[in-house]
Amino acid sequence: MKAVLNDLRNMQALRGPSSSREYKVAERRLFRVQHESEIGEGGPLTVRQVIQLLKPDDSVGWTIIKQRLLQNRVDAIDSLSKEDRARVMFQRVYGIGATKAERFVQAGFLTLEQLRDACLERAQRIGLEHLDDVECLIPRSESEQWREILLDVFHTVDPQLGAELLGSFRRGDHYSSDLDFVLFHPSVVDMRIPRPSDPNKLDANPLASELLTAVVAELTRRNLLADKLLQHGPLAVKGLVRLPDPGAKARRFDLNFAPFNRRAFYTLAKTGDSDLMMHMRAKARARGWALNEYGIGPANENGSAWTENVLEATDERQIFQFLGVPWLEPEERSFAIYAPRLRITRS
DNA sequence: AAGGATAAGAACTTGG
DNA sequence: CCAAGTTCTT
DNA sequence: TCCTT
Ligand SMILES: [Mn+2]
Ligand SMILES: [Mn+2]
Repeated sequence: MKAVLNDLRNMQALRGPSSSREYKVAERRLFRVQHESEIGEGGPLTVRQVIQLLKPDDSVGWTIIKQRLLQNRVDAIDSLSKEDRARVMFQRVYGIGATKAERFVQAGFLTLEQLRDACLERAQRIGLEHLDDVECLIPRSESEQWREILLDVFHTVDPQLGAELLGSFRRGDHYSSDLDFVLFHPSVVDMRIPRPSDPNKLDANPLASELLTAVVAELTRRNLLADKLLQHGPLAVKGLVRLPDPGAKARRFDLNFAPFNRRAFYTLAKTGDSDLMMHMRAKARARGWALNEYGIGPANENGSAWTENVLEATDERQIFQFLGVPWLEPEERSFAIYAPRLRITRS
């Protein structure tokens, strides 16, 4: 099972974001088996369990299992040259994409072991260090723990600081790859504010930045961070947290600050899934609008809706209605459910 | 009739 | 400082 | 399947 999950992760890296959806689905369905055997439930893995988890329509999942079990070989991966295999492996490390993977291969690195000796950026070093932990999916029960902990952290920093856990957690998935927190504060209404000395330049809202920094300080004080941060900007933070339990895994988390009066747009954007966001934004664009996490408005030359919002949405439903997309509950926002309903055909 | 649809933004690195 | 390129996020 | 060429 470990080998099969590894194959599915390699296939995701190999195929890229556009055509790896089915491999991701299969990984999420099968991860449950490994997780339950790790925590001592479920006993030995049976064919019946796999048949229950993997639906008949999951052809790519079945193909990988068949090849790995019967031949101990997956054609798409094992037929690659050692250089191509290295490119695929390297892209599984946080901070290494196609370009930088290629650069490392050109520099002569062929395995993750060798990559440890390469000159890595800070985030890449952290990504390599915690690769195994980060690839493990987060069971919903642990996400719920983190929601309690982080909401308390935010409240400690400022009682007016509100937050929600979005992404796959809000979509109701049983397992998540990371924890997507969105933060909001009644005094943070605009994310970009004109600079007093030069009103043409926009600076990030200083209160949002201060609150975000204070949250990081509180996470540090409580010893919840598993490593240095991957990113720390004025509006967004990416990093790794770990529960104080022995054997706990490092988990990827994101903090994103949302403008208080645009929470409906922000909630929609960060709930996803990403395919649905692309679809809705494409639909907006086809109608001459530009939709992003801050609103919807006439597209400027930059293609952004920053200038002015034309829909004062207080609820996600208003955005669906505006675009003529049938309403989807958060739990319905996965490609397999809405694709037939919205008549999207995409390989 | 055939054929193409598929977004937008934050943060970092590097080079001037 | 600024712009381009890269990566990551839904 | 739907809109554009
Ligand atoms: Mn997520
Ligand atoms: Mn995330």
